[in-house]
Amino acid sequence: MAKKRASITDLAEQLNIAASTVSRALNGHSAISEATTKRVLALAKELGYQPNNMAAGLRRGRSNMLGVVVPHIDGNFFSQVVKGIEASASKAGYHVLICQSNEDVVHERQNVETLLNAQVDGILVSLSRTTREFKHFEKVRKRDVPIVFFDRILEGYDVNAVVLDDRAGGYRATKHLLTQGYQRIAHFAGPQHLNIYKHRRQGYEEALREHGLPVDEELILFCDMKMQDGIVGTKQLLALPQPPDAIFSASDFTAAGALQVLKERGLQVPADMALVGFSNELFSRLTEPMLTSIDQHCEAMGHSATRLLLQIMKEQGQHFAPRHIVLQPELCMRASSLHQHQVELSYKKK
Amino acid sequence: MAKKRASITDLAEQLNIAASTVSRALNGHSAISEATTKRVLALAKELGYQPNNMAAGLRRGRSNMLGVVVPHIDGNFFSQVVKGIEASASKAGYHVLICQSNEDVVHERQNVETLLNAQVDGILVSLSRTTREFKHFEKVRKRDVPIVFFDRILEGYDVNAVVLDDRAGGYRATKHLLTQGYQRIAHFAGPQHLNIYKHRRQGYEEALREHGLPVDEELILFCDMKMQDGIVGTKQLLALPQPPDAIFSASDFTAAGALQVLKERGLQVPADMALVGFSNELFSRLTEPMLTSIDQHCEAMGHSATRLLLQIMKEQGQHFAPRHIVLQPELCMRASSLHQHQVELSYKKK
DNA sequence: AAACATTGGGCAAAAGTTTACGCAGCTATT
DNA sequence: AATAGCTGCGTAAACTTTTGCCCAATGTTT
Repeated sequence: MAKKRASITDLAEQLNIAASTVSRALNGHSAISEATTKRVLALAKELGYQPNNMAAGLRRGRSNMLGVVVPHIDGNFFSQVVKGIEASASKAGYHVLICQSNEDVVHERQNVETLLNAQVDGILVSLSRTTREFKHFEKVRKRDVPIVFFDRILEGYDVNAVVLDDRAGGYRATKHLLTQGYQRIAHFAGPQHLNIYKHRRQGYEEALREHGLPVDEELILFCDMKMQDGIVGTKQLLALPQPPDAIFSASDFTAAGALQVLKERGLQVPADMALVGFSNELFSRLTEPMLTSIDQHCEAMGHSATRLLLQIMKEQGQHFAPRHIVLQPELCMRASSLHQHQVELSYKKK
Repeated sequence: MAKKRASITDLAEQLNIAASTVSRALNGHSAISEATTKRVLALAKELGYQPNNMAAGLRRGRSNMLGVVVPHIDGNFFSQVVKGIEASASKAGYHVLICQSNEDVVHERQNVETLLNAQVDGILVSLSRTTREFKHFEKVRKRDVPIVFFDRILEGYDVNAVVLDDRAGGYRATKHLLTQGYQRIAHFAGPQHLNIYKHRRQGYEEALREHGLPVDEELILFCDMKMQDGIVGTKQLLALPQPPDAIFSASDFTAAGALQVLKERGLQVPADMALVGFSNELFSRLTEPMLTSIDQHCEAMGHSATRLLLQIMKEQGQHFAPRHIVLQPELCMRASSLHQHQVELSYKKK
């Protein structure tokens, strides 16, 4: 059955005018008399005319699509960022094409190729964990396709990016623990070639130094940020001659692992050991005690990155200096790091 | 700078052959001599030729894109389904266009329009919570665009769908509680116009009846499945003259709310009250005690729905009877519903 | 009255690909 | 020797929209 879609020329024929006139009337372009415009719009509505995007795209060289490459789309952080991206993009009349790199730089390269191939008008990328170089983005630059990186970036390259102030996040988390009176604070650190984990650690160290405390290498455990790593790491910390009295974990998952071990050992949180995580995962309000964490404003990051991309697309050709937007994280204090009498101070309703 | 992309005609000119020959050589289509094909491929590689998808799409009337409409893309369930969809689609050479309805039927209607407009070759939809009729999908049928619904569907319409056997899920959860010796089992039920919640309740009632127990209306609480609803509902249940000894919640969130209240009141889980949730959210392994739940195999659902859609697309024109694929949920027994000496039996590593 | 500007809209090319059709030139069959 | 069939490739149309250019008609100025 499949009714043939009405095309611009169909309208033109029925109205005895030229297709170009119809096109201009529909786009409110050049000066077309109001009478003609009205006739065109009326018939368009009657026939249920829908512009053919591919034809328009072909002609204009634009597709009205934005491409997004994320390490994976499940999980709290990226799904929320993508939510923000989709919302902003669709408001601006753009579609969103989503690819997952699966934390694999090879996939990432393919994804980028794929998106260029699909002729997206702009690209948003958060790097995979295994990405250590930038070659595969050269083509993007050569094709002059605007690109904005978010959250995970490679340092030393001048690119447009929206990132979180992870250093401030690490600093605030640690400072909070210090303010609460904890003195020997351990840190679960992630892969240091990723800006985000490096900065969280730097913020941690900065807070310690500012407080006149030494940075004890023994208390910094590098791992992959899985829950299991938190379990192993915590056992390791507890086996130290002088165990810490608090842990600042660069991920809520490792913090959850820690919590589990501590409970098993009959240790009280936060009395015997305080915990602060990072990311403000959904479950951080569901643990017992509730987990203090750093909120990343994921959705805002999606919006921000999209806005930046759209702006750069508008400026095409003018090539301003790459811009960095830095978002501020927020400390969500909860029971896992608060001394007894205090309650949850910053309750962020989602 | 923006290097002009090499087109098929550029190749043709340089090789002194017709564009059509190049096209056929690239697509390995009709009989083109091996020698010519090789020459074409060589030059294509040299010039970095990338086919122009919009032109091809325009000509063929296909876009190589699948559209997806979900209520929202954050949260455990949908982000995982989408992950599955994206993976399957990209393996088959399709891109994925994602829209969020924000649980709003008005948005949903727009999303569908938008996708038709973008000329997607097929559509995957999970209905918004506020969708109670099907009008906005008529256009899809008229245009003969294949469509597959997943998880949330409207009953009484003959459509292609991939759903979970929610009834079996509800049945197994309740049966499990009964097997564990619980006798008075309450149920947090979701909006009943949605198939998923209705079926979960039906499964619950079926298990009760099968066990010779009455269905006590007093013990079934209808709500919106937020954590807050679980908190309110549990208080209500505890205030009954004869409170239940177990709750089967149609969502992990309400179950988490329940858990919180029970702890506050000093009640033991599962000794005083057992809990079973639904969805196997990430956090269900992080609560104390760990929450028994029903896993929905979200990613598998994404794969399954995509496969079905692709198959229907292949059969275009032949119009077979609508197909329903029913996936089986899995009970993940954990401490919140197991009598003391038992441990987690089915540990599903994610 | 002639020159000019403005308005409204048509013509045709262009974007890059696919494909039905056809045409040579050759081999094989009758 | 004539017909048929195959191989390899070219021609041209088609898909739909946009846009630079042009033209006619009307209105305005000198």
